[in-house]
Amino acid sequence: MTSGLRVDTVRKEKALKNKVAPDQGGNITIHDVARHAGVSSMTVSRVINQNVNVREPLRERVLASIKALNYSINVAAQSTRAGVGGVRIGILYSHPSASYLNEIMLGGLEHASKLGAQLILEKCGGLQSQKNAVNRLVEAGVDGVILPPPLCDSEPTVQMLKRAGISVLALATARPLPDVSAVRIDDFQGALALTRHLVHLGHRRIGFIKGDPSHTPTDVRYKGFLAGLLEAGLPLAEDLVLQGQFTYKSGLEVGRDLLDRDDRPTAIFASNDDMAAAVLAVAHGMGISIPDELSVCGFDDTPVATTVWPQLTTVHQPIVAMGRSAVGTIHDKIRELKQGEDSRPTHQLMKFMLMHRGSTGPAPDKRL
Amino acid sequence: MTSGLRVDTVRKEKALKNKVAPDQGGNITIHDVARHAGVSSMTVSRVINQNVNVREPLRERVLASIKALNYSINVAAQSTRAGVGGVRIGILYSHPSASYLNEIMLGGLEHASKLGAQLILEKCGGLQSQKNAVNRLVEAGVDGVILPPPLCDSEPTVQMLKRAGISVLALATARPLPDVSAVRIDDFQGALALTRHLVHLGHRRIGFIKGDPSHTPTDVRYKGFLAGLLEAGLPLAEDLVLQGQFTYKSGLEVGRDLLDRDDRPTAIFASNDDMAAAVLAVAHGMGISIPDELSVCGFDDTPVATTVWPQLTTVHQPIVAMGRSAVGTIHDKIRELKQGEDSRPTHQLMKFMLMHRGSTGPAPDKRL
DNA sequence: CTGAAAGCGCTTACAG
DNA sequence: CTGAAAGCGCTTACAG
Repeated sequence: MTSGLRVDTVRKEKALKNKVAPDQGGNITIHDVARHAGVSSMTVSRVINQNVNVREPLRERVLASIKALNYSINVAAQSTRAGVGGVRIGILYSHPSASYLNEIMLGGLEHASKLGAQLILEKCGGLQSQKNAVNRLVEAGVDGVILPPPLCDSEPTVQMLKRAGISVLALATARPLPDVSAVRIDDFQGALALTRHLVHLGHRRIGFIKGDPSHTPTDVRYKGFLAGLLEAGLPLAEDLVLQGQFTYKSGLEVGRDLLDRDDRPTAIFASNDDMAAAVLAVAHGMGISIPDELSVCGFDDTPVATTVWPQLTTVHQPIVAMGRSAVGTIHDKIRELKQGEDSRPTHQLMKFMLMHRGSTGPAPDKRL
Repeated sequence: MTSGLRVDTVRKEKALKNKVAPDQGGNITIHDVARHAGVSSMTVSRVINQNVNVREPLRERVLASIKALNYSINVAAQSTRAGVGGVRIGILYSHPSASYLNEIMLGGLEHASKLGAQLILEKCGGLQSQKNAVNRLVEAGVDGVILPPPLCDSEPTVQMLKRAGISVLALATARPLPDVSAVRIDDFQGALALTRHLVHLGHRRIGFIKGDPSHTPTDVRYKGFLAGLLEAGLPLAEDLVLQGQFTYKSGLEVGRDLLDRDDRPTAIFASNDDMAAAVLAVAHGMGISIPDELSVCGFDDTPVATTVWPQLTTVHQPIVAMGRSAVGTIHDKIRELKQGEDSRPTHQLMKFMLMHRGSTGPAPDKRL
């Protein structure tokens, strides 16, 4: 017993020495900060957790000590506390090859590890497999689930999850439901901005390639395009609007159709980058020079947008940040619920950015 | 005091009831398993951690209870224990746009969260910025650092990290150093397999596009190609070997050069997918039909390989799995070191896979 | 508004 | 080979 105590004392002294050493980053605990600031660990904890019940002078003293000791919280220990920690968040996806999925998960995983939450990835295919996937998530004990496209718009999936008492967040949907949290960009405004950009460059005949009709952004982006034409007083040439599927292959086919005409458009607005990249390939093949003879733009700013040449003018969707934000939002919801507060759905609109790159330029007849 | 005890008892009973409820997944603790199996928690812990010192009958009893209760370990609590937990792993990268980077991080982040380790991402540019990045990682208290390409082959970076006492792992290098751990595929065998595939399809005149000369895989893949020719008794046509840069743009230029000849090759082996995709675009533009008139293959199987059409025949590098494995390997190293054992560098060779897709087919003169 | 006590789920010594 | 005790760093009640 006594020897045990002695050993502990020795160990503690060692630890204290280490805490002073600058190369021992990350070993400072809440108690070291407390000692340094001359308060209790509880007060430090309260300051860290932005609890209101700390007097200003004390709070400042603690904050200063935190800075002085270069303290950073140990999320693992924080998560240990029952009720608080143990937050499990699922991501249920159905289209694993989509390039945005990686980025969503990247942002999500990164933020989850910061929050000390556990992220569980689950894949599903058809409707039956969706049921199974939801069951697996329930069994895994998830408190909330993030739904990337196209599942974000699947009524049955959302309902199944809600019935199981699981918080749901729709990611990158273009049609947020009032009773389901969502993180997204404004697809309408994005498409409008892109259309304005083309109009501003002098384009009058603009081809448009729609996306997969079952995805909500498809229609909303098209509406944004129409609004842009209307605003500029341009007529809608219906023969210049073609149906694509968001795939490279559909872009190839539709692009060929659009460019293989005597009165071909001077610009093509594809509803996503994959289709725009395909249009670029078709143009290359026909010897049409970009952007001198044809402007092309996409949507999303996925990796392919900067892989092709010239790089695509497109609307940047901050996908990694959206993944992060989705995890943060649903994590908050879960904590609120666990603490017995009731929680209203949150709708977060992220900022998109118009990326003006090499694939668009002045309309041919406007050039010198 | 007494009331406190009573409350605790009540809470405990509630918790126990919950554990029985099937919808309360993930709340089962090591103690529940211990009770169920009629052993101590320590024994359960030992079984979980694959400790040898447990008799077979006991181990089996515990394993059965784990299964029966659907127990899964609480990583957060595990990480709390000093020495064991608190493992911090850095990923130092210099080429954020590379499409494989996302996937490396995806695998790494996922596995790190399973292990309860903390992953810290750090970006750097030139050599000076590398020094700063290394310093930031040291200050963050990382125990090990994973180096994706092209940093995996940077002598100065490796040396800086080693001098700081940090474990290093080179990811996807083609020239592993004996004293640095590495996770990689065999680039030579991959290129050889691809070349055999083309030879097998009857191709005799095969163009080759090299990658960025400063990356180690560039030369190794070329050597694999040469070995394939040699093995088939084919002469090396030096005019069919051109220098690329691993970029789409370089593929565009070099591809045009290769295809704009009277005696153009019947197949082109590009050293990565981006360049192969560019060759595809050039061919589309020249009206060369793929794979009927020209076979094209890439390397890596990045997302672009399945975005373009026809999809690329390529060598699949299991990048996500490599990210996972890198984190697992360096995590083991760190634990060994922390426990005072000495740790030799590990060299892990992952399996590549030849993905035979639409962009390659029989040589034109071999067709019916 | 502040703090002393007890506990989260796990593991490291320590004792059999 | 197995277990009882103590502790990891933090937070939730509970008492001032």
